[in-house]
Amino acid sequence: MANARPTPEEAIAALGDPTRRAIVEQLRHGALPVGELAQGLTVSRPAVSQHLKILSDVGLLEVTPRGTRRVYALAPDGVAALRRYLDGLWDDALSAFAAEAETRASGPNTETDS
Amino acid sequence: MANARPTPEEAIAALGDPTRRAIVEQLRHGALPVGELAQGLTVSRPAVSQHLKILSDVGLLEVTPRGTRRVYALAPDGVAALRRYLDGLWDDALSAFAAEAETRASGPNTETDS
DNA sequence: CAGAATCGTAAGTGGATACTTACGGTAAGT
DNA sequence: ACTTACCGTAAGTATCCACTTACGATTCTG
Repeated sequence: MANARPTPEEAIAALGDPTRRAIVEQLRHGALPVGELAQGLTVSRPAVSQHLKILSDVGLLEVTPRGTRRVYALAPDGVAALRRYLDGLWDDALSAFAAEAETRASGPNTETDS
Repeated sequence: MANARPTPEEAIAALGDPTRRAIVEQLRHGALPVGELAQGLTVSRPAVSQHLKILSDVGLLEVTPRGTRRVYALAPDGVAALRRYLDGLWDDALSAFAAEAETRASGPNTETDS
């Protein structure tokens, strides 16, 4: 059950690991089977498999069995969910920033300090 | 030296921790001093301070000393950098996805398998 | 000038997790 | 049918890191 509507938070947590970010970086330019993926990294192939499972579980990767090898690719949906999550953060941050600036400019008297 | 041009990857790694994401979520609605920030969380105040340092080091937060207390707020620049990074990922993922689909549709004969 | 309030840092510990080796399972080739 | 290639999983270990308590520094208050 890798498709249980993973949350963007889980995706971010998954990207917290450097090796997993390296995997994602390799897949930017196109899909790759596990073996070639492992060659471009500094860890063993089983380790790569474990990371691939985690990344798939959070909806960032998709698998396509091709003969005996399994080809992994970035999942546009997962990346899009991440982007939307950060967009929300972005909007709120800008609003809060604007409100803060306004408070410091016009009405810092409500909180009489100094 | 909290402003050594932190990479978006470092920011993502920082957001890998649940407590730090909770901190960011709290700051969505506006800036807060350390004490109030810690009240809304389940960990001790020193723990919050440590997380705040990490988030500041990766460029996601900004500090504003206000008397004896230090007010933390989301740094629009850091959030923007993250967004740009994910936008790039998104674009590449789409390109790779399109290229993959095209290969499977028109020219899967270059790699004569089966 | 005390006293209190707010915060960062140091040191130490427990728990999570990324890694390795070993193994089993499936698909292609001869 | 046997061999080879490619991959996922199991088990075990070592490392990293998030947390707590204790302490010192700085700034407002009476």
